[in-house]
Amino acid sequence: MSKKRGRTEKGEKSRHRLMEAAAEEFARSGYHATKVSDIVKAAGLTQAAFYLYFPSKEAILSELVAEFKQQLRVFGDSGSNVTTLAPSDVPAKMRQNIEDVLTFLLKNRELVRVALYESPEATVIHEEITGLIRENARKNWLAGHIREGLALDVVAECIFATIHASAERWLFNGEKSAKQLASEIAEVLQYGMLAHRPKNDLPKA
Amino acid sequence: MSKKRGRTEKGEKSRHRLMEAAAEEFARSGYHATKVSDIVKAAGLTQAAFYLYFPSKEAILSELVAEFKQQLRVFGDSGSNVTTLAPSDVPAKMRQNIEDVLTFLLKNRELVRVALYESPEATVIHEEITGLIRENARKNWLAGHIREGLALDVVAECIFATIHASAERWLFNGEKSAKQLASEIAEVLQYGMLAHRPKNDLPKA
Amino acid sequence: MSKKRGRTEKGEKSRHRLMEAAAEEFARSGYHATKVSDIVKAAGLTQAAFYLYFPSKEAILSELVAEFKQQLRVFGDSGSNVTTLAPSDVPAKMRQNIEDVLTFLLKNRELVRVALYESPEATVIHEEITGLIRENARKNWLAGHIREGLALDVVAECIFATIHASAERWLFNGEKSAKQLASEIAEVLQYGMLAHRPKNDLPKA
Amino acid sequence: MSKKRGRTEKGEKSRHRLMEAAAEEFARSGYHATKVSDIVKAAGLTQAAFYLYFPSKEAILSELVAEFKQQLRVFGDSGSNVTTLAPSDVPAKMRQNIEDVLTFLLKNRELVRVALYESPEATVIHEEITGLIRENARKNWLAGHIREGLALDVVAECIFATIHASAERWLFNGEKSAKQLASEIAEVLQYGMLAHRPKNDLPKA
DNA sequence: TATGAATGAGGCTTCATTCAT
DNA sequence: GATGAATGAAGCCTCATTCAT
Repeated sequence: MSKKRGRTEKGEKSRHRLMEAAAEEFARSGYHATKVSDIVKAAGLTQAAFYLYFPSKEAILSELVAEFKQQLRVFGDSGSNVTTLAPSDVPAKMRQNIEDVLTFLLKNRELVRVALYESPEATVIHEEITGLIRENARKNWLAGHIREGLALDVVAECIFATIHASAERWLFNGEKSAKQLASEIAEVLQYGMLAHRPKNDLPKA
Repeated sequence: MSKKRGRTEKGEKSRHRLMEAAAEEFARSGYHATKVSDIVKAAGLTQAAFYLYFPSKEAILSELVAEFKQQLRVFGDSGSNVTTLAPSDVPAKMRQNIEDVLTFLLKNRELVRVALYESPEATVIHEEITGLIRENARKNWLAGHIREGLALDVVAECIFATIHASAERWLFNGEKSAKQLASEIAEVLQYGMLAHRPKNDLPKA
Repeated sequence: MSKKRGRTEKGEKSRHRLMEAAAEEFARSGYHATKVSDIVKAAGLTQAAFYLYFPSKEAILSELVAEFKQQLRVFGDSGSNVTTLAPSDVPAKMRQNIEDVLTFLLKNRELVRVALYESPEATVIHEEITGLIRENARKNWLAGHIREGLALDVVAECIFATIHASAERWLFNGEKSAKQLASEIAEVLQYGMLAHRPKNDLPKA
Repeated sequence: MSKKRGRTEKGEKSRHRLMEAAAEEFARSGYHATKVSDIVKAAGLTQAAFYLYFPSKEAILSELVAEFKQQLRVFGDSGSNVTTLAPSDVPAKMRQNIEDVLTFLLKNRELVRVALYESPEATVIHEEITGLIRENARKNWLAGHIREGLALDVVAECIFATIHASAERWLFNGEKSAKQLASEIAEVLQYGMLAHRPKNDLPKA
């Protein structure tokens, strides 16, 4: 197979290095504070080379966000159907889900920060993510796994906010493992904080 | 009454307008994307006037953050002692606390964004806030109001992340009231999401 | 005597303080590097007050230069006639002249720097001064006190350059007194540096 | 031959043009009065290009001063040993030395002005130069070429001040040639100004 | 594909000067 | 006579982007 005009292997590699470098720099310092010169320095190229692969600084941001959305879609599709779950399996399943999200965030930590903090679409993306979670929650609710009387949108926000904040705080810097953190988060989210509960709040028969 | 040497009322007013304008612009567009010219335009002054009151763009950011920290301290000090609470009063009290935080965030929405997103101290401030909450949680735990087996730091992160995210999503744009939102959040956080709970998870005698 | 309208005593004092401050600052840091704010700070006034007395920063420089020229005129007029001097008195007289110039420079050190380094007229002033010296030298030459075969303009430049440079180096910082320095300079200028002189260079009969 | 990494010839040329332009502008108008825009205009470049080669306006001043110091060192090293000179050759040698200095100043007239008037190190440089001259004078003194009883530091100051002032006045504008000026200066410095000399001041036997 | 050189546009900051009291 | 507040006009420097090789 002869080298087709256009995409050569070397070029692809350079392009890739630029993407990685940009993700890292944007994540660390933010989009505006990151200079094109920072990116190319980190990628071991010159500024002119940057414009061989991206029409502008904004464009590489868009691509990073697009890549994140792609990853997100892949991850979202891997979601299982919860309908057939036995109630007793629900907690473990949920804990596992949390761990999966944490693992996803860890693997895409730079992209996450870029997409959620630096992108103009940040709000939309946030809503996409919580939307996914809310849908999952709704399915679980339909399956009777989730209590009545909860605002599902708030539930979704609560789940994601907690996971995300915890990841930023303990996962990305290695202070806690995904497994450990998932357990702790699940424990809180599943049964809440209060020690005492009203008389009539007995387990459903 | 008598005009003393030094700062006059007009000057204080200008300075204040600049602070407000900066808070708004920083909150809306971020520190780097905000130009000094934007700030002064919003404040109805010229660029040179800005430097009458602040030595640099960075300095006004610092002052905004300092102001936020001050507000935070005031708010934190207003925290009540929970020790003497009867178990049955805990949920209402907690709901009220959440509402208070939401109200605080609403009143300081620009400062919050500046302090948590735009400041170099963002991480520290975040930890200060969750630290306050964790301490409060610990007191409640000692008083027996909070379940055993929870990681209190995760609990604190969960509480603040949920409140903060919800505020950004529904409070600041008026879609939900602080009262309403507080109820919904409290409902989730207090008893968790799961409909069923393990056999042995009975209310403590 | 009633206070006439216009020049009040207080005003004159302020004006004077500004002149002094400006001279000092200009001398220390140069005209361009000196800010109006520096001057008024040193004078204990506000910037607006500056413009009560001087129409511009340039104007105060001009006034300082004018003042220097005035002092120079006064000093120049005090020059004596050398014609009647006995040859044996010439060296002492010359030494005294040098000391007088040094004393003058010391008393007007700030003005000197301003006039010679910072003024647009610097060149002209320099030439005025060396012109005075050259005239004096010419008189001495006519009186037979000065050797034949010297370029009097070079002599004048030599005298002033030496005095001026020495003043900057040892007089203004107190390392040498005017008297001491005058002796050392006179010794060099009067008989030159060389130890040996050509055979035919005998004292004129 | 082969294009290596790093600085190319074109770049070096631009950088050089900037240095020259800066020297000229600084010499003409002084450091503070010279705008970066003036320099680049004179160099035929844009303002941004300036910062490709120098990190700041101050930096190019430093470089110019450094270059002057380098030239000075080269010039200083070319100084000859005077010890073996016959007394009768001393005057001619000294005249030649003066001419050499004048030629050096003429060739570096811009750098001289920058280094002696515009640099923060001006005083130090001045002392370096007079220091060189004083050392030379001391050697001559040890060799018996210079009269007893002279203050050698004053002698050095006298020599340099005279040469420098004369250069500014007649050499740089072409009114006198280095050769001519050197003669006139030497004549003054070697045997002094006075026509008559004390009885006992006879040529050493 | 990649480079070193160069640029245009614009941001931050300074400073002499004026205004209103 | 003096002040605090305010301004217009720059000047320095940065940075995304383009050019020529």
